[in-house]
Amino acid sequence: MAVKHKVSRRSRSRSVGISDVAAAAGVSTASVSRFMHNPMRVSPKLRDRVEAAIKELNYIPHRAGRALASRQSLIVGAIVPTLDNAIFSRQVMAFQQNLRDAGYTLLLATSEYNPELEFRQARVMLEHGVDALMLVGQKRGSEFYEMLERATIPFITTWIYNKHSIYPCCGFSHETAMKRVVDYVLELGHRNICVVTGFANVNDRVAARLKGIRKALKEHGLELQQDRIAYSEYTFDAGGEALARLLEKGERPTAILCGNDILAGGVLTEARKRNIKVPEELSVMGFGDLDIAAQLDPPLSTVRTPKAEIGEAAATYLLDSLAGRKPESRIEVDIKFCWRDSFVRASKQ
Amino acid sequence: MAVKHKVSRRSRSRSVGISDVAAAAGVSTASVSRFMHNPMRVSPKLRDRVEAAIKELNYIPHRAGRALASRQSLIVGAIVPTLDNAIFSRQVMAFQQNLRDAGYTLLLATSEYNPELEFRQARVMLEHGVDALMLVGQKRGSEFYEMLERATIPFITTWIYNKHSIYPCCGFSHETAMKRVVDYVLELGHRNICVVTGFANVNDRVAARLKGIRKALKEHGLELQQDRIAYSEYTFDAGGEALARLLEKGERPTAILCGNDILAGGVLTEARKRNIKVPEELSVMGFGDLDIAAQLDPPLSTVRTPKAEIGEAAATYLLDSLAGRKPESRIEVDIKFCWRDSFVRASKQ
DNA sequence: GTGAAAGCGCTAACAC
DNA sequence: GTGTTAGCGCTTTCAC
Repeated sequence: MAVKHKVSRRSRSRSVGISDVAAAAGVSTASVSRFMHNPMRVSPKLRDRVEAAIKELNYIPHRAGRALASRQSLIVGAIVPTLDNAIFSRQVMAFQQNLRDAGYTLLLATSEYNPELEFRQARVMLEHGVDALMLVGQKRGSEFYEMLERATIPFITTWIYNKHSIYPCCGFSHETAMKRVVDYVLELGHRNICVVTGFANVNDRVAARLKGIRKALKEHGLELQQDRIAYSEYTFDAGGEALARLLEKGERPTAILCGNDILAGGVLTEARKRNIKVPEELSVMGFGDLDIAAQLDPPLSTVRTPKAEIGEAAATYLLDSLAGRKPESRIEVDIKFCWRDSFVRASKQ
Repeated sequence: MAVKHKVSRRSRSRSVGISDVAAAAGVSTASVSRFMHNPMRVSPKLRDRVEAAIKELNYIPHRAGRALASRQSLIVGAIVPTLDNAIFSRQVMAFQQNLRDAGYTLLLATSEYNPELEFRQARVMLEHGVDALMLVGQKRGSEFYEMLERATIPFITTWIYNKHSIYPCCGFSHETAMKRVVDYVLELGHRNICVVTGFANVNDRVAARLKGIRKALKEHGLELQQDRIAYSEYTFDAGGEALARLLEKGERPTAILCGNDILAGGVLTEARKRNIKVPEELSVMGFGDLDIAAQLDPPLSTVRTPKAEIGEAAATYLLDSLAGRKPESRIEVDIKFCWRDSFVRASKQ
């Protein structure tokens, strides 16, 4: 007598729908629909009756029906690598706030820096009929972009800027940013430079930063040897370990450039542990300017990136596109170099 | 000849639907639907043809249709106060990952600690037909819970635990946590204690923590005067300012208990600025154990809260409910006290 | 195992 | 200004 105790199809007991409201108010569903979208489009008396019926019945319109009929879901999707990194959580938050103010809701997924996962999630979002989509970075297979194109919804890639980008983008040039950083670092007299960075293979921003670093060095006849780079996860501990590996491998650098502030924080802690004075013996640079950067000891030099602004600009672009306006689709945001105590002129060596 | 250049109703040019696939494969839509949900329920030859047709046409099923017909959206909602606080972003991330692995997608909104905004967003989520909902805290008007009840979807409140909670919850007792902290702090000889906290009126966790503090003090015949409390936003700077206000108002405390680690970080920085030695002259305690806590100078004593675990447990509870199982609905998670360098025995005074 | 057909809740022409 | 009606894309009985 095995009872089939399967999924309890929540029967939602025939919830109240637009026709119930229409009946209660003695009008047509069309009028209820009109009232919902613009109360001014129906006569005052009808308006009152519908309003009363809605309140009376606790009517909550079902957007799946609306989506089907009107061909817009009022949902916008976003896929970011992780929320564990404050740059993305801030971006997402600003994005969501702007969407919400325009009547849209956010469908959110994380890719965990996994291209396949990102693809699958994007597909699911299209199935859900998102009206638009925000992505991070541009490095992905052509099937991905083809899928997007077929869906004919506006989308935007973030944390990337390139005047000649094939796709809409909103961000800044990581390459230029690091080029400028290194130009200055060289000016400060540093010649022995190490890099602690995330993994470049899955992250085009990382790759671009490395490119900028190499470019600046090259202009000075220098090169970034492989053993001067430590790849690392984005955690404090991993940052510290990266420094340890670097120190084992060769001569102690006078400057370390980190892929983000977390990594730099780890480097700072590890340096302290090893009794290496920052900045006297070692200058450290972060990237991102998280809130903690200024709180670290010593306060961290870093590159300020406008996280919320990117989220907001992305939302604005998508919203404008959705509204039929033709917004500028290559959006550059400003970054700022924050020179704090952790980075100084190279000591005479 | 004023052209009405209104919203470009993205005509989505009659995208390919299930009937197109059915036609291409020479089968009924029912069979395509069966294939989509469980390929083993159709014959091998039919299976191949449908599969081919789907690939051929790049068919992407439209979940709004499915939602309407099957009465489940496969969407779960979450409303958190903010993503700017790492405790919530971690929780949300873990929540989302668990949902995703079960085939659900996350609809996310932030309330910005604004009850009205939270209510509106919850309503929108119900309109979108979320199958379940995750919330933070329990303090909200009865209309809110009535609305939820009417929707007859499972929901859970997080960061709260109470054996006798009326609603499903997942978290720990903030009151007990701080009671225990203060018990120990008193044991360490501190008598002059100040509190830097978030705003209690909109946040039941803050209120519970204060209650716990007062309870412990009372048992020792002590009281927490109003001028020993500084209410503050959750930013480093505001934390520092809170300390400044406290110091202006009265005798310098030997210990400061902070509502979270960010606040504590601000206190640490402000203390350094004022040349107050931590922990020799002032002991500081955080709450939450963010990753930065251990990196601060000195390393911060704090209470470790299992952020990801709460997100995961919430997801598991909702998923189990959705699957018709009857999971335990009052879930307590463990916290841990982390005593690091920022907090020591009260110096003989 | 498979197909026909009746909706799910809503919007959008179109007619009045 | 208001109602009628034909779908939107899918699932799900119910026959066969």
